Amino acid sequence: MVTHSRPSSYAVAMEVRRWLREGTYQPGEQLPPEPALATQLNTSRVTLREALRELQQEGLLQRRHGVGTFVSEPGRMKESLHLNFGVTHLIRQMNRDPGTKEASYHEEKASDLIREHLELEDDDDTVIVLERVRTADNQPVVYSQDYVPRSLVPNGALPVGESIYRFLRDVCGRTVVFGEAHVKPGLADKRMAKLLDVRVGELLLVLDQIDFDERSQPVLFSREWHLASAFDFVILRRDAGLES
Amino acid sequence: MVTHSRPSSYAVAMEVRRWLREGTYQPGEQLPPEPALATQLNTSRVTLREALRELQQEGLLQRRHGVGTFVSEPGRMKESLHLNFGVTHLIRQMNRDPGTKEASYHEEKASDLIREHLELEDDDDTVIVLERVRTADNQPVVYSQDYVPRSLVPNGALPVGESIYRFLRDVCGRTVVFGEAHVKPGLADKRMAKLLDVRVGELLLVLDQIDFDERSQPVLFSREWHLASAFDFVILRRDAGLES
DNA sequence: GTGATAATAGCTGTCAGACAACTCAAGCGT
DNA sequence: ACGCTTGAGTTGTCTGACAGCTATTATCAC
Repeated sequence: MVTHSRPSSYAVAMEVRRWLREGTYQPGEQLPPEPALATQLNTSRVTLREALRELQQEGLLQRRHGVGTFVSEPGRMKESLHLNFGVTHLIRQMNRDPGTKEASYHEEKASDLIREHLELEDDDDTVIVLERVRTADNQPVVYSQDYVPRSLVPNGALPVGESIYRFLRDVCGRTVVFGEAHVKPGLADKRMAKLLDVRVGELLLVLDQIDFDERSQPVLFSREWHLASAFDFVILRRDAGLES
Repeated sequence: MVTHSRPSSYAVAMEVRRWLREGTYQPGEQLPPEPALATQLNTSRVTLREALRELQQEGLLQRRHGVGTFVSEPGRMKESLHLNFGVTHLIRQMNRDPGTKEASYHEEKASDLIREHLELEDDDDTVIVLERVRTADNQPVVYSQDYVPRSLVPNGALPVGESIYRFLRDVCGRTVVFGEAHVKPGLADKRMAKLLDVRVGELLLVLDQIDFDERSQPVLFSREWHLASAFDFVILRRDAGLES
């Protein structure tokens, strides 16, 4: 039996995240002491601390030894690249209305690049390609191509709906837990300009991303062209004990 | 007395990081069980687990309940943007030789943008500007502007040497612990093309970054123009309990 | 009064030992 | 050959306590 249920510290972290999202505790505010919080969340201090550490590393919280735990200031950081998955969430967090245009899918033989990234075997190199233009308040802002291994998808199933992550989880039984994104600048060519309704030569941010499930197996490769003018891409960078 | 000594879990994390860097444990390999590791590191299991969780969130380790802790595969991820500070480290981790050209500094009155980012008061809005062309194996790859509040720098001290982070720590007594970077695409104009020895219109990645010390006070604003062709910018993205 | 110094309350960090939950593989029976 | 049970090994969680840090308050010398 394979369960893959998440540890309870995960649920605790999620609950606290909800508090922060809903403003139960305001930026700059101090959280109750750990023992009280643990009681309130019906868990132990150990588990609570695991969750708090997670949120701290995500930049949502800040802890000071001997003083307390505080809610971080910038609400902006929520749209940070190191956290969020999916264009839908990105757009929604800017308080704009996400939508999809020009969605189409087809099957094809994976290219060498994609076969490598998705770790496909020679006898299993068919991928389902989903191409979409994503909109915010009906304005096109992202063009995306998603590649899912054919072998992961049950026969007849097709990626519909906003979120391909939900499709992977609910239909394919694969939950994406982390991804590796490669960022580079780009320019709109003729086709891209038409799709995104901008002029040729407009600045874009290109994201090549590989998403992995709990077993660290790649389940999705996606390439996204983001309109630079529409987003503010934030990355939280942390000291990693460089020494020297 | 203000100490700000880091918790011992920090030192433990650093030690394990060194093991990974030096290949004491290879990618894919399983680490010894936590009780053994804790003994070996002369700490408790609780503290060890804090450190492991940190490394896990950085993508260096992976843990599976009931199975073990494993070293993550891709050595590439080490040059990930969410971790590393400073161009010097970035270049060094690509096994290239970092250098500096065209370094110059001056003082100036901070612009509105910079005054806002560094949270400067009206009577304290002088900044020291450090401009540099950074090279990898003598090839120019980054042009950077660093802005440090004048009030942080002891009289007469000047930012020399490779790392401005070390200058801030050793000379100004401010240790940078995290930064917020804004990424956007850019093009080389005439001046930039000359500095970086590329043609006008070359694709660049522009990083605007604000760095904070332990007290979450901004101590450095920097703007970096990276040659897109010279780097592979990787971001590790994590599921953050989005639900819905 | 006033400024330095010491006590104190409140909090996070760390400790020890135990048990629960999970995964995988070996052994067993059918 | 197949499914089930058992067990060893590992991470996850629990309890209760104490150590260490920080900011505030109280104390004392002057």
